[in-house]
Amino acid sequence: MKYRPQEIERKWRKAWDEAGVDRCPDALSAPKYYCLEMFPYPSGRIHMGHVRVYTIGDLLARFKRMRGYQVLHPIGWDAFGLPAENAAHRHGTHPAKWTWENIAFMREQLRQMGISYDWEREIATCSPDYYRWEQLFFLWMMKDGIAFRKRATLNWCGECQTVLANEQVNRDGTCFIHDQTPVTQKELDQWFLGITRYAEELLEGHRELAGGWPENILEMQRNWIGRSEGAEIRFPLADGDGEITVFTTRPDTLFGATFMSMAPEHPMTMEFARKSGREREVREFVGRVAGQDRAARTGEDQAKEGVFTGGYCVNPVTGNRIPVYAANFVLYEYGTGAVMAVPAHDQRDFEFAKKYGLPIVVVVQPEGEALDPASMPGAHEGPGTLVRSGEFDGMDSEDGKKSITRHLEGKGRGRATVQYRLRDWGVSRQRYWGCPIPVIHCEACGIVPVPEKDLPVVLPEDLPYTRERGNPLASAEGWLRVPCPACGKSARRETDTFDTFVESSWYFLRYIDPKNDRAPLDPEKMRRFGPVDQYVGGVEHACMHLIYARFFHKYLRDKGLAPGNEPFLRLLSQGMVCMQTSECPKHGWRYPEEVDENGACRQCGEKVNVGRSMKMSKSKRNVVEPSELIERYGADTARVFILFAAPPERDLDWSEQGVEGAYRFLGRVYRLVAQRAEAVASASPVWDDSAEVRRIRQATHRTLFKVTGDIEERFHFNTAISAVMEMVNILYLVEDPAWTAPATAGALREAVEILLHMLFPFAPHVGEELWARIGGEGLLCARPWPEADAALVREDQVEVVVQVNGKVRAKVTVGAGAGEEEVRALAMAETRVREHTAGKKIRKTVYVPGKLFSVVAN
RNA sequence: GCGAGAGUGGCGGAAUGGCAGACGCGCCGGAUUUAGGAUCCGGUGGGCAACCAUGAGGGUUCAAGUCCCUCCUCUCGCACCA
Repeated sequence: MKYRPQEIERKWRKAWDEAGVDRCPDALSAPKYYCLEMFPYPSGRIHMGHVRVYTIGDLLARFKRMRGYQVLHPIGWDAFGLPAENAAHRHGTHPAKWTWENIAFMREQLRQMGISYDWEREIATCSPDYYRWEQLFFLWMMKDGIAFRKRATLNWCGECQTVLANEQVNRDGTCFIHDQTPVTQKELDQWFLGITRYAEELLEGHRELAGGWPENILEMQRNWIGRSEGAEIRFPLADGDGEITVFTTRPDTLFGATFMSMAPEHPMTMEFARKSGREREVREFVGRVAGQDRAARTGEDQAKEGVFTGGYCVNPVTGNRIPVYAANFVLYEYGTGAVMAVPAHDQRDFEFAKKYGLPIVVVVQPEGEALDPASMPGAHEGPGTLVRSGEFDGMDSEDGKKSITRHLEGKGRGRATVQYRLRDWGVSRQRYWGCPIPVIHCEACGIVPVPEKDLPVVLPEDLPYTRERGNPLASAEGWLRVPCPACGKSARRETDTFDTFVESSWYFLRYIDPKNDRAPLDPEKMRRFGPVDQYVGGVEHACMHLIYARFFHKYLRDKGLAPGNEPFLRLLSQGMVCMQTSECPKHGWRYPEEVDENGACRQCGEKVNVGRSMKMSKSKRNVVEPSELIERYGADTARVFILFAAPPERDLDWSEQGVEGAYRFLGRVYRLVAQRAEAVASASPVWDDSAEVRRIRQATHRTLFKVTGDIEERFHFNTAISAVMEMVNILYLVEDPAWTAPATAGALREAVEILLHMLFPFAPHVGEELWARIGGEGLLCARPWPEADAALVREDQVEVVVQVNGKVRAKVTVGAGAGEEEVRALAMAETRVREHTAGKKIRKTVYVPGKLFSVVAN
């Protein structure tokens, strides 16, 4: 009776498919539970990271179904993106063909894993049925002023011939695809979505998410949004009209502002230079800095550098004339692009002032210290008492922030404001394989939205893939020449496509209504199934995807489509899948199969160095192919190993021996039940009240109680499996005759039935198979989760630990309800307790009911 | 630098402030087998013991892996954001 997962798994997948048990009908017949895993990019093959997320999601989906919920558990494909175009360039395959073939292959892999998706709801974002609605949203956003065009300096990769998001620029300033190519800055007209309008709400929404989302993700989002409170202060120009507005979080240091720093890109920078005749020097500096890529410009230990623009402005409180500099560290995109420089109290300004010999004035004096500008080693950025600040002298610097801001407001020279680090979302990409942005450029009318009735703007299919780089759409003459919808003259389509994060910002809503061809989403259905109850995905999406999706959801809520304020009520961010690396001194990284059993390279026989466990990646060759794993051990083993080896949020160390262990466990369950299947099937559900029956039933119900809690409340799937393992161990110790004895057979049947229910979400195929073997009613997958009998879960006899001075000296067994006096009498009578308290005075005793009795004596 | 998380046997990992090391891997032994493998059963932190052990050191407590303080190491995120 050998466990043959391949046969079992194929058989039950087919049975479930035919019975349609994973479908989620539109009509609700039970409370809904929307369980969602982040959808994959169809890169070609499933990797272990996918196996982990989808296994975790499936466990929850299957469990919740048994718990009586109507579970919506969909899957789809994040199908637009650059890799398809790269593949096209390399192999001459059309991106669409490449993508759809990958989808077909990966769909089959997911099916083999036995993930219980409602495949009727499958979506692919590259399908016009999907992206047409995204184009519609964009038209709405244009009307609402949420989508707008702005000239912006963007990261540009000369190799890709396209803009890159900040996230796509490596730390060293190279392109995330071409890590040899430095990213440069380029000015382009781009489409933006006004996410900053929702900045405060995105922050505020964390209240709703607290508890349901991991704290570290919320923290990362808070940093990303980067709210800071401060003041806008207007500095009049010293010569002529006009003013410079700065943002500062330290209005309390205003009296110490001795010069001004401007972003090189700031329009006033060159204006000052022109007026003062310093155009040449300033232009040289501005040109050099503006052309620098992000990392070179903003790296931490980049030297502070600047140039005097020739202009002066006036400190509004001291009345002093202060010089205006252009400085490399001032960012045009943040705040107002101009900074009041307070060298005594800001390290950057301090370094800058030292370098260019600018005055340093101390205006915040820390307690018990006298700061001297000449000898200060660095800026004092902490709090203190205001000095040299006129009427504000002696005030605490915290109070000074408010007072000086109020003072400026009174004089009309400033006001309290809030700034965010979050920028508006640039969504234009110069790429072919993306959702076309539905606008038309007309020489006469300017930018004209494509009329709704003309949607979707479908990508042209017949593009020759001869161009090595750049955007093929820009040369698709037949496609881009269109009459202007406003004036009818010849015009050009927008050739940019959307950032693929736009597609992933609302796919979870479309799953609820995937086939609607009259509207993007049906509000009534959205209310029925939304929002997502449990989202599962990797931490790498903490800031981009998860913030964009929250923003999009809020916008669609404002349009009356999306339900509630937040799209994902709970988030589980699973850890990475890691494996140790092997490096051959001659051949570099080795795949596991390139190393023999003695730890030597199969190619040269040299001993390989075994490195620390790292995230599985092709480049390090420390990967295990999911399909090979499943072929060899079956999907159930893969699932059990993944869920058992580590709690979901932690990194998981891959171990071949661990996989073997999971396989062995399933074989053990299989043999236990299959060998006794007849006895179990013919047992009646009755039992006597013998100690043996009670022992079996207590083990059963206590395990059930623990497993239920571990899955439902704690998400501790590894301990749930260990509890099931313990129960299996107990059942193995039951003597053979008991399985057929009328007194015990019923209790054992109950035990096996409950065991299989508990096993099911982890290893559904073998669970279902054994359920059939014991003559179980219907399909196990459709059965309700059993309820633990509280009377059996409760202990009737408990062992109380007796401590003397903190050390365990005895154990006494008492009835569960035993009172302190009873326990004390038993405890103090114990020989070991008497030994350790002999000749000492009992100072104190503590009784923790049913657990522990502690004696303090000296 | 700032922020978050982690550090427990040979390994992965368990422990609402209450017997540290559940469960699994590995290892050791036994049964079965011609043999090996597979399977089933048992043992397995260190120490002969008193006892000692949760990164290091302090503290709170009758009681600390868990709470507090200082420090070390690792992982992740942010990083000239005014």
